[in-house]
Amino acid sequence: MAMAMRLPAIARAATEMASAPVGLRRLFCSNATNFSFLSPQANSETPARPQADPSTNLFVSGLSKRTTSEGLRTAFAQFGEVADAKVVTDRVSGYSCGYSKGFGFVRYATLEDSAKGIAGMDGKFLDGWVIFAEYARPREPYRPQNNMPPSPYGNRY
DNA sequence: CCTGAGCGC
Repeated sequence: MAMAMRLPAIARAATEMASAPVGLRRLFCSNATNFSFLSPQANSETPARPQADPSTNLFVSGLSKRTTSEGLRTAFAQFGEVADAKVVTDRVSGYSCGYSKGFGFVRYATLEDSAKGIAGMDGKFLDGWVIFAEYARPREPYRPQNNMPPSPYGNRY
């Protein structure tokens, strides 16, 4: 009869997990081999958190949901000339009119100002939340839709 | 949508 399918729940779970996608298995298994705390000699430049190269553009996270682009600009303008500041908003209730996603971008006029902006604002409070300021990675390339005009609103970098 | 790590249209 069907006696072979009488497996313990543990065995069935292990069988299913072995055939799961690797992205899902990483949540349960510990296949990682680069445990820096187990290999003290691997101190040489092993960035688990790759920092972006210095730029005039800053990525600011940890923002309050009530912080606006204007509030972001005002806070960072204490440490340099802010060329542009934008809080990323979700598209619930309209384009760029939704609620904040909790992070944003601040572009300074110069590299010196952006460095002072990080030093002055990283780890500080803004609207009751500890925010984190770091150099932003290059923005994902702008891909115009197939039949859309290339730049109706002007692309900023 | 008021959630809490992250990289924008």
